[in-house]
This record gives sequence, C-alpha cells and structure tokens, in this order.
Amino acid sequence: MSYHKENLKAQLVEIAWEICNAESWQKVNMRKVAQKAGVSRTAFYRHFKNKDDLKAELMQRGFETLAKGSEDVEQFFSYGVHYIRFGLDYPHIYDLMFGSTNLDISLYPDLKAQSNASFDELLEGLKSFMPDASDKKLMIKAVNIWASVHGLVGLLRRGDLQDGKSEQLKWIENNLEEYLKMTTFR
Amino acid sequence: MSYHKENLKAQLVEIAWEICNAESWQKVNMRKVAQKAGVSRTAFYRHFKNKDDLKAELMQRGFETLAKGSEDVEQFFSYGVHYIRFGLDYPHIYDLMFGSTNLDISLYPDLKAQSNASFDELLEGLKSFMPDASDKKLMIKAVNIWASVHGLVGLLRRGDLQDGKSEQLKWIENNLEEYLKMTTFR
DNA sequence: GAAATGATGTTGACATTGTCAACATAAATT
DNA sequence: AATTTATGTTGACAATGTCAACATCATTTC
Repeated sequence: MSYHKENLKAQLVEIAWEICNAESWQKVNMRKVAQKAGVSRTAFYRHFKNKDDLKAELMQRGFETLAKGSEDVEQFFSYGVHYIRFGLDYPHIYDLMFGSTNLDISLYPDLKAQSNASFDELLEGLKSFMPDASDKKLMIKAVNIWASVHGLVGLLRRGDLQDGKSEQLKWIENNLEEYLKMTTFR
Repeated sequence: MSYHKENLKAQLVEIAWEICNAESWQKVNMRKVAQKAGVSRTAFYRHFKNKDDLKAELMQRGFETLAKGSEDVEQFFSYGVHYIRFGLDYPHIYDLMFGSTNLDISLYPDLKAQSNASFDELLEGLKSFMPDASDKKLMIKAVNIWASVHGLVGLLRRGDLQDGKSEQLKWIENNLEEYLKMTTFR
C-alpha cells in the first residue's frame, strides 16, 4: 500500500503524452493528468518545476521518437520522408517540437542539442550525397531541404488547399520520396 | 459624452493586434484589451462571439496586411521574398495565420478563402514563369516553393541552428532573393 | 414627442486552470 | 530510534474567459 506511487513522473509524462498526441498541448491540463494518474492535483509539482517543464519533457520524448524511428533509414531521401511522416503521424507532438513553443528553450539545453543534431544529420547525409560541394552550397541546400520538409508538413496538415487542389496534394502525400527527389534535385 | 464608444470594435481589434504583434496571441487577454480601450471587461462580447472570433479577425487582418504589401510586387521571386519578410517582420501574427491555430476554420470561410487566394497567386505567377509545364508539375513546384518559403521562416525564426551555422543563415536572410533563385530553379 | 424596441455597456458571479503554502506521511540516512 | 529528505494531500488564491441580469443610449414606431 505504497502511498508513494511506483514511478509517478514517468506515469505523468506518459499520460500527458497521450493527451497531447491525441488532442493538443493546450488540452493537457495538470488536473486532468493528475486525476488520470490517480493522484492529487499538485503531486505533479514534486516532479516538475511547472507546466513548461512537462512540456520540455514531451518535446524531448518527441525528438527521441523521431530519432529512434530514423535509425534504420539508410537512404538519404528516406530521411526526409521519415520526417514528413512523423509530422503527419504525430501532428500535435510535432507542433510542440517545431511550432512556436513560447518555451524559453535556453532553459532546456538538451532540447536545443537534440534539435541541432537533427539538422547535423541532414547536413552529413547531404555531404555524402554531394561530396564536391562547398560548405556554403551544402548549407544552403540543407536549409532548403529542411525548410521544404517542414513546410510541407504544415501545408499537408493545414486544410489550406483542400478545394480543387487536393488531387495533387494527395499524390504528393502518397509519393513523398518521389516528390522529394523531384524537388530537391530537379 | 457618448456612453457608447465611437467604434469600439475597431478599437479592440487594433489593441489586440498590437499586443499580439508585440508579444503573442497567448498574451492577448480580454481584460487587458478592454482596459486599454477604457471599457469594461465584457463590453467585448457585444462585438465578438468569443475570443476565437477576435482571433479570426486578427488573422483576417494579417492576410490583408500580407496581401496589401505584395500589391506592387511584380517579379515572381519577390513574392517569395515578401512572404518571408512578412513572417520575419510580424512573427506572432504569422504564427496566428500559419501556425496550428486550434481554430475551427470552417466557422470562418473568409479566412480559408484568403489563405487559398495566396496560394493561387503563387500558382498563377509560377504559370507565367513556366508556361509549358503540366498542371501536375506546376502544382508540385508551387507546393515546393510554398513549403520552402514557410519552412524557411520557421527555420530563421526559431533559434534552432544558431551555433556554428549562423554565418550562412545570416547570408540567406540577407540574400533571400538569391537564395530563392538558387534553390527554386537550381 | 412619447413609447417601445434594439444595441451597447456595466457589475456580479462562476468555472477552469496553474500554482503556492502548510501540513502529513513515507523512505532513507544517520 | 531519530532525523532528514522525498513525496503526496488539502486549502487557498490569482488570472482569465464567459454568462446573466441590469442599465443606458439610440432608433424606430405610433
């Protein structure tokens, strides 16, 4: 009859992740999370400084999920596809990670590192693909791919262009790799 | 000594716009807005159904601002530059317009129309630039440009890549048109 | 012009949510 | 066993969106 829960922190993160993933970060509220964990509303504060702290934890977990899934991706373009799919599969987590977070990221250096690592990976992959390009050219290309990938996620997710254009959008969504090849290297 | 304000609705929108622009949408709260307008906290509800209604109004105004600024842009690539600059100049308004809004956009058909119009404009511009391309190719190219532009805004705004990479990012930011040309048509 | 009607503004109240302080109990350390 | 630390609880409060009831101004109707 442990008055102390087994691993409350992990449990809270898990519950918050699920709510955030299913609905959105704004729908995550401490009281609901606490209740689902069967614990009082402020038990939370023994494990997190505040709500932002929990947000950071979820972002972290998001980056881990993204990274883990790309471990066995060996082809360069598959990275891009993987990223895009992640954005479509975990839309709200993606928002948390890449949206305007309103989180003072300097307080969470790990997060920044993880975010940087993603880009570095892209840069590395690209380098082996264009071995003769200058650093500047590489960087520009990498930025462009990064931007395209993330921009496409936003575009596919938002209903923006649903009207007559959905045909081609669907094609793109179903042929991400081909789309990337076409657009990245003509 | 009019008990009724002259044009309270416009005033409220203006105040909210300023707060949102300077800080962020989350910082816009009805009470503060009301106070700045010199009016009681609920006067607002005589002009807006609820806070989302005000959000929609700001988004609308954002699209107008964006469109107005691009009126005298005649070169194709300048559109892209204009969009990117808008994103950098009005970061929080941009978030409101293109971030994940949590707004049920189907309730505000005008917004959707405006958003669509932006893309259509791009498509038109592109068509005159590549007159021989098939619809599919045009669409794909347009999506790619759109995604690149919006993705770049996110990338430039977020501090993501500040470390060793800031050199080239700065170059890009200062040479947007050249960057676009390089990446769009090799 | 007085009376009725609708538009606009005010005050009071409430629910939701994040968070703190004070207290209680369990676990670990001495 | 005694003390300290970790973890959980209840009560309270502030901030914020919103509603209901009421007040006042403006406009239309007779």
